[in-house]
Amino acid sequence: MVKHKNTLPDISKAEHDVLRFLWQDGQQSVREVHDKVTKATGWAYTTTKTVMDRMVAKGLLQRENFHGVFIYKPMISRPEGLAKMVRFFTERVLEMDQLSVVAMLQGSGALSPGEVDELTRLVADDEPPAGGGKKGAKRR
Amino acid sequence: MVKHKNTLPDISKAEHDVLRFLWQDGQQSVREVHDKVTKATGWAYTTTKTVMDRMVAKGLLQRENFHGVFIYKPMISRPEGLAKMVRFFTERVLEMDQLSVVAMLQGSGALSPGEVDELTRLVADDEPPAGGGKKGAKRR
DNA sequence: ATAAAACTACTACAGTGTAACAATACATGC
DNA sequence: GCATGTATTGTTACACTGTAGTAGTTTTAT
Repeated sequence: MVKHKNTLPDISKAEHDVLRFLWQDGQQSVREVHDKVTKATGWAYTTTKTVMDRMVAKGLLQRENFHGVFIYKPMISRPEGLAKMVRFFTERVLEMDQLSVVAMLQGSGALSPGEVDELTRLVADDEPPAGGGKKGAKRR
Repeated sequence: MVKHKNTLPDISKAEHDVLRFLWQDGQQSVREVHDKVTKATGWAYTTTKTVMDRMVAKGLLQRENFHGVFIYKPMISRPEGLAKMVRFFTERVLEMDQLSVVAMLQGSGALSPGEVDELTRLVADDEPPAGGGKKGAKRR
């Protein structure tokens, strides 16, 4: 099978902080996300705004004008986001098998069964380029 | 007790990639680290060099001239580095109890018993500032 | 003694973290 | 209906990180 590939942009820490609440409570305005995210990060409102707008530019979020209010919705699912982190964690931090980590996550109860399924599929499917192909190729 | 605090600078992804091999094989030259790290990252030699020098500037590594060769050694232990990530993971990604994650890690066999001990101590001890004190205070 | 190889320092530029400031839109009392 | 406060959006900024090129210096091989 053709492996539909990792077209999703990478997720930075700050971006993850935003996605967290979009995943949790669904699409929201900057204000709504901000009030939650700032409790953990201490961000200024404009910071939340900037991060979210950049995420729209990268295609991580989508923004639409709903009767005069802008609401943002995630274009990536939680398991997709998790998969990226599981990959980093397994390859670089723990150097262990990805599925073991997924299994640990499953045991932890932090994910719904559906999410576990999707995550399992993702880490199995979406193979990292590793080996031969360098992925740090620059555009300069 | 006074809690000797989180004086360790944060560790970025690239920095972690470097630390990984310093933890694994002890103090080394840029060349030695580079040859290993580039297999996973595809970095140019100068990139490895730049990252390592910046880490020295931040106090994450220490460099010393050993008979004409510069060797770099980590100023932070693997459990200390891990603790930061466990904290991030538990607070922001999984929103679960830190010690549960440590327990999972322990079960995974990815850490030596000594490391598990230190890590356990660290996550118990080193409380994140969270709550009231904002930590994003800027210097501008 | 030189040329090649390796290493170090310096510089650069896009991306991320973090935010102030300005312009605009919206509510609201008069 | 309009002036003024209040929230939202857009623009700009600046330090730090990711990633690397280039030029100068030191070491090594011949």
